[in-house]
Amino acid sequence: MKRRVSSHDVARRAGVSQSTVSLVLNGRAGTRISPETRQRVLEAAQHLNYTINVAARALVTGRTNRLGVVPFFPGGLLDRDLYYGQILNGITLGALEANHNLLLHSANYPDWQALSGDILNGSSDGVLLIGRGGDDPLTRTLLDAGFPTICLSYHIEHPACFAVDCDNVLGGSIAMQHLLALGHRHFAYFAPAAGAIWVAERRQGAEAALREAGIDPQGMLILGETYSADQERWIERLAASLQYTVPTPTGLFCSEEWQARLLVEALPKHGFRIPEDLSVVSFNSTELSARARPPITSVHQPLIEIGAEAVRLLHSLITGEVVAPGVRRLPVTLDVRETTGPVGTV
Amino acid sequence: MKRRVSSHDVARRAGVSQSTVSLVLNGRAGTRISPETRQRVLEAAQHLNYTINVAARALVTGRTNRLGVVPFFPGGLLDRDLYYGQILNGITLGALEANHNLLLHSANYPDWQALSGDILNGSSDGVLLIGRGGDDPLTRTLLDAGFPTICLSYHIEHPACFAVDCDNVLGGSIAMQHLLALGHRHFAYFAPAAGAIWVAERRQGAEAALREAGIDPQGMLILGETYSADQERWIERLAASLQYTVPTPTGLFCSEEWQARLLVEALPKHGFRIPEDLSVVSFNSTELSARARPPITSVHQPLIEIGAEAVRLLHSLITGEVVAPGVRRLPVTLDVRETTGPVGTV
DNA sequence: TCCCTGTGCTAATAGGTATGAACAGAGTTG
DNA sequence: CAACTCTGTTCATACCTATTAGCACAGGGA
Repeated sequence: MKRRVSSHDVARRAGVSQSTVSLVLNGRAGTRISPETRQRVLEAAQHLNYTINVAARALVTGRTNRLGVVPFFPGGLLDRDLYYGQILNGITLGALEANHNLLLHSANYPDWQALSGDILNGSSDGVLLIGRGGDDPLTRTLLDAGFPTICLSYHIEHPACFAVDCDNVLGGSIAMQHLLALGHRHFAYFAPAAGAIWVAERRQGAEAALREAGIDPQGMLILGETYSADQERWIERLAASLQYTVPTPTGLFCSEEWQARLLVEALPKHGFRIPEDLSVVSFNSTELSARARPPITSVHQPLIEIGAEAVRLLHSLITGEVVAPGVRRLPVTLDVRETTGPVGTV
Repeated sequence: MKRRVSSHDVARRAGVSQSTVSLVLNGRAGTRISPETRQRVLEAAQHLNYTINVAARALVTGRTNRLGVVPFFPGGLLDRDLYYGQILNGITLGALEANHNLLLHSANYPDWQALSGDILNGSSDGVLLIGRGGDDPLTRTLLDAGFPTICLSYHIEHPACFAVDCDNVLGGSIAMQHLLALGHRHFAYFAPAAGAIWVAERRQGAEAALREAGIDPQGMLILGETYSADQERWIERLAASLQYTVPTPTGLFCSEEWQARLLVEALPKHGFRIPEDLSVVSFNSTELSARARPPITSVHQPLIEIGAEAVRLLHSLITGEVVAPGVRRLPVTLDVRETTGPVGTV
């Protein structure tokens, strides 16, 4: 490739100085350029196929017009469910609106220190972190450094933490209220990702709903098995736990969509008819829930909106707009499908 | 945010020159630095939380360690099927391997001139273009400029065009051979995206298979309706076309997965039992096909591999490795599911 | 004549890094 | 002891743009 065309080349061709070229092309208000000069510069730029050098501009302005995105793990796009895909879709739409490009970080996980360096090196104006832990050291490092950072679907305890999430507590309540209204009285909560903040929040909501209904939350069976690579095995163990509990739960709340799908499809082989013996409520309610067999009753969170809103918030931070830190909670709703039914229908 | 720490700051603290810091941190072979000096520099950098300024580095080296990605349209991530998601997953994995970050371009479509500027401005070392037209002016512009460019799932006529795709022709043949083996003799091909290169290639393969079986390809009904926003309507028209054709086709080849799903789910309402009256073969064979009702027989193309391979190829181009232009074709296979059956089972 | 104001443009510089040329010093060779 | 080699380091510069202060000039008022 031949040498790039620079603004000096444009200046020479238009018979003006490089400064003038810059002034014309950036067209800031308050600088006076005669129409003839402007015209000459634009023509020269066009003729030479001039494109600005973003590296040089970034060096001098400190702005890149790029937003960093850190997925919860690489290649996790469609690995298990549509969560990340939907979020990323929302982020894309927000970025389009804000006229920014997206920088997808692909540092080696879980080496957060390297990732932190990769973010703070000036390759973007701010960063969106997706679904990390409630005590994530990467998040803390970035916030401490004063780097514009938005947490999606989680947050950490930090005075400068900005986050966008759904109302997990409400979601837990809604799910449980639905089961209660169907007559269920004995419940189980399946939440393998023990450290995850949303797992705790959803449980909290579920327990609140139980208390409201005059039921002791202590009675809810917590299925805390960690997810094992051996699908058959953990499903089998879960089924056993359900069976050997007295009284056997008839309502199951499952906080992750992909696990709910696996359960709904596998539990019948272990003697649970759904929803006759066991009603199942899940979370997220993407197409994955809608197209499972049977379609899964699920709490819907507006993932695309969350992504778009996070970009808006980040944009505010970057432009120096004054915004109060904290968690923005977007509303959830319940999509009732075919995995829940009245208790004791047989 | 306080002023960034520069390599000069590190140099001062370590008692060496800025050049030395650069030499230590980049550690190129052939430059000699004493172990003590190296140690001092590293400690100083660590202590100051030094991160390199990528804009400055990019300015002087002309390399960014970023790969551009241009989706076929913004927000198209999971809009209709899993194509883009899978491709992007593959690209992500490839980027991780090659230690590059990804720059997702979100310029306003279809303004390819703006997009072209956004790509050529030095924000990435090369670019992956996904599923564009066979005469795409953006692709041509980039290739003419000598910018490292890889086309995914398409290619244009240009001596410097590099592309990665699946073997669409073979895919078309495989699909048709499957239908032929089941005894079908009358076929339809549904391909609304008339301009798309893969539509033509898949048809070509299908027709070749027909010829081989001694059947006149002219007899294949081409359903060329353009996709209309009104789903009900185009499906209805398609059903009518099938019905009024004599002899009525019993084998349908549908070149896009999301359309196949819609058809398979809607055609029974128009009197076509699947597969008893009509066998349907689709393309891509992602989870979308696997989880449709009924699950769709589909030609599988290795989308993740295509993404990863494209990154590898691009990396070769960038590092100046000599590679021959042209289209890399990855193999396809047929996933037989429940939408195809022997002809005349009733 | 001189001063003042405004217009349209330019000169000069900063921003942080990589890199080839140059250099100092110690050791080696003839 | 002069010439030379080798090692480890520094000097100086280029990369390209945005921006600020300031210059030349014209026109107008006193």
